[in-house]
Amino acid sequence: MIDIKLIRENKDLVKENIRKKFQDSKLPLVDEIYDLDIKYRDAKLKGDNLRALKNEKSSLIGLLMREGKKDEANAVKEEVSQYGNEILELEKLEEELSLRIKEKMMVIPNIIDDSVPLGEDDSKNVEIEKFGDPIIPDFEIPHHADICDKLSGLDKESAGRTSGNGFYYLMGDIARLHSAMLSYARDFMIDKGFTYAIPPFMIRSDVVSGVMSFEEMDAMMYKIEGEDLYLIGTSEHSMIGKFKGQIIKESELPITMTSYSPCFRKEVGSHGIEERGLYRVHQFEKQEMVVLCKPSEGMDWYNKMWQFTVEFFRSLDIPVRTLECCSGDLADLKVKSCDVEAWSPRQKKYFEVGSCSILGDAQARRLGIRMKTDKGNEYLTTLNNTVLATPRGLIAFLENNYNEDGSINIPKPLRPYMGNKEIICVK
RNA sequence: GGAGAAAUACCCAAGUCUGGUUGAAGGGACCGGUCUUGAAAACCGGGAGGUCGGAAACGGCGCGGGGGUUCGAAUCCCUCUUUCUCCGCCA
Repeated sequence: MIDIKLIRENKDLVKENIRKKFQDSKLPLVDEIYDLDIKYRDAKLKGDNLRALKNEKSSLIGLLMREGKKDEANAVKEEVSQYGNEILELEKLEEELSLRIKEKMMVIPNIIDDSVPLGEDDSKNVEIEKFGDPIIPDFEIPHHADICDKLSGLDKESAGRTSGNGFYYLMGDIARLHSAMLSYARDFMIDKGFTYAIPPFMIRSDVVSGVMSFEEMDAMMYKIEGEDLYLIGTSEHSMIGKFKGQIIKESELPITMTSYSPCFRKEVGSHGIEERGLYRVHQFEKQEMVVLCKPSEGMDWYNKMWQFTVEFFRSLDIPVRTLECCSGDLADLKVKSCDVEAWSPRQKKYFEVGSCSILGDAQARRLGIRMKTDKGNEYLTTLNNTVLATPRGLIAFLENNYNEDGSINIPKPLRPYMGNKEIICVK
């Protein structure tokens, strides 16, 4: 959610931003909000004045009562009670107007950073930089599902029976590898100075609507029947929600956290779940980084954060590249975002394993997360980035550490988490 | 799940029984000073409070959230949430 003052003072900027995001259908909203806001402020002013009058008279009654002038007090009482209806009506109007404004404001996209490349959809995303050589081995890399099968590491058939499509059993060394990667990711971020956190895996609807847009909510979140609870789609949801309504001391910033959680996603939408293997599933696990900082430090953190992910994957001998999200592909709450993509030697292309985003004050504004400054309270900047989401990270790992005989190399940093094994062999 | 207690500003905390000069005592933190090589401590002094509208003056809202009673609610009533204590149950 952007500051409504921006619409009051600079409608054109807001409209220009909507155009940049190819959401022209939202353009009329800006003028609608502008007009509603004028009406709202007018109603508020009238209401405020009337309430002031009421307050004044009411305290007069108190005064008269104390002096024992009961008759005079009663006369004033009579007078004040006549304001009641008018105030009630104005309040109804105020409430209705502010609700309509909020509804519209919620779908106005955040102002994107100047550096974001313009483009309508993900085909216009821009490669920024490659890290490591995208090696194409002289033997064929099997599909990760086949690699897992050879190692008796994946059972989707059983998962289909217990839970349906989009679920999986990981078994044996593959399951261990999955956990080992997460543990390594956790320690990797702890070594970077981040605070490890395990958050609630379910959150209330008011938190959900604070951290994501409505479209995202419908397409992603599983709702618990009969309760006001949703399964989190990422620990970012709980980690940002943690600060709902908080005023944070400037001296405590930046807050840098690395959280672990399982993630649940309905994956309703264009891609669907109809895909072989573990690339798109309803349930995965993720080590995340979440940062809350002063607005002025946001971009520095953004750049640090995606670099951490690059460093992490490179330490596991996985080539990666960064891909900048273009304006049309950027979620409404985001100011700027880039994907970290891992090299797939099987498909001979890169695929998404993580996403780094700076949200400006959008989440902070929705949830009321502020810091105290000399000049008053200021909304914080929030950022989030994937360290490792797996099984997707596991896919990248398996393909890039695969040997022709079906065995998997374990790079050095991961060995302590794998019982010091250097290689996983087919039995 | 049952029974109690509690929620007041950045933090702690008075006020709630007995509704009205309570934007809300008192601390702490904060800012200025004395002392000190510097800091801490101690002492002296200080104003500000969240949010919305307004250029400002000022005004509205606001004492966990929502609703109600009343001319008037931190204070009375209902409801929800959270925390703590006890009991029950259970990884």
